[in-house]
Amino acid sequence: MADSYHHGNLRQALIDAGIKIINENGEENLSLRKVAAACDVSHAAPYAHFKDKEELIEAIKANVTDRFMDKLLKAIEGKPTADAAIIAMGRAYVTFFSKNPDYFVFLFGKQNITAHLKMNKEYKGDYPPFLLLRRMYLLHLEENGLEKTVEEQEIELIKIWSIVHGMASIACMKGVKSSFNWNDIDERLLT
Amino acid sequence: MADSYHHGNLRQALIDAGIKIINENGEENLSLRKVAAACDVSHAAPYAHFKDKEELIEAIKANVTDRFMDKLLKAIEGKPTADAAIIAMGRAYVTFFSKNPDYFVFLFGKQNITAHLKMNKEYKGDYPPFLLLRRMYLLHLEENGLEKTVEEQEIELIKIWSIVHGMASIACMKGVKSSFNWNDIDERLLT
DNA sequence: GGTACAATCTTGACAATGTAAAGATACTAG
DNA sequence: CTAGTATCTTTACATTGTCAAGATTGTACC
Repeated sequence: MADSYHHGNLRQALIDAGIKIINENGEENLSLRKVAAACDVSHAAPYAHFKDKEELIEAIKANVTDRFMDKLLKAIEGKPTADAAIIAMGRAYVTFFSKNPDYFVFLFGKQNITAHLKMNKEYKGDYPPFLLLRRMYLLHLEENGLEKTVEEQEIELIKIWSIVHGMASIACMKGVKSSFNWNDIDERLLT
Repeated sequence: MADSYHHGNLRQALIDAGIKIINENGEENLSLRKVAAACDVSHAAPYAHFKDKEELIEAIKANVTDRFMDKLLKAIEGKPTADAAIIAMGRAYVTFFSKNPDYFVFLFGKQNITAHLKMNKEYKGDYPPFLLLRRMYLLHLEENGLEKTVEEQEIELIKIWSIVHGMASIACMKGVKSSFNWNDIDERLLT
């Protein structure tokens, strides 16, 4: 691989550079030209790998979501019951965004989680964290011998997700000063 | 008021034009120059009323938040108990953003609710919808003769707000297709 | 090996945008 | 009526996303 003209793996380099910029300078400072410059490449080079800026951003989102899923999976690892796993997952959910408010804004700021899901076929159109939650929830029903209609299940799932996602959202609000310690969620908060 | 040079009430006109653009073309199409053009004014005219684009946006946010508060206040109007008022408020909260997803993104997209609060001194640094919720919650404790520590109160308040705000957030996600009818929230969802 | 083709990257250009500086116009206090 | 202030225009510039034309490199095929 000649280092001179062809970069080698510019696509991934652009994604990494994008994440770095978001981490260090916030999303508002992410521009195609800066990402390109960070990779020592001309300002139009990204167009060989991404249709437009949106497509690069979606690729970055998919990357961040993968890291997010890693945290969630690691959190439920080895938990004895589904209940414990759900609690741990909720904790990890809020903690992840509490530590990285920029990621929350970046992932959900435009409220459009579909696009970067379509890229990862593996996800089959459903939001991975939600799929994981549903799996744990069904396990919870099984473990406790509970029977619920599909509608009841959906309502409870939405409720759990709403609490956790809402807490993450509120925790990320710069204006909300609360004595609440988001990194150590009280169990009374989770069901 | 001479119509030729001085506009008369350009400040409010810019805010109104900004809201109109967001409604019709989405937030991504809101630019200072377009707002100025919509008011038949040169592209630098807004700088006589706003320090920068951010300040105009904050003014618009304050305006939208006022409308939001109107809906919430109208929702709890005439409710017999605090419990009923809280349910009604939650419903109105989700309904408002379910009908106007663009507003949700606009208000919370950058997760910064402080700035436009500082402009409305009246709010005294707390988020108005949250203040209203707290008032209703304290009324609820009083009506039912309940005693809670401040910490317990805070946790319950955050929990209620998280559910409602989280539901609004999820309802606004374009990717989430759910059989759930956000405009007619099931009571099982609210406490 | 050499040649056509595709992938990748560069250069140059353009329009939209935020913003600053300098000046024109209208309003207002004295 | 005059000086000053608020408001608005004009001009200018840097940043940005995007496109088009061309240069460079890798690859498939003979």
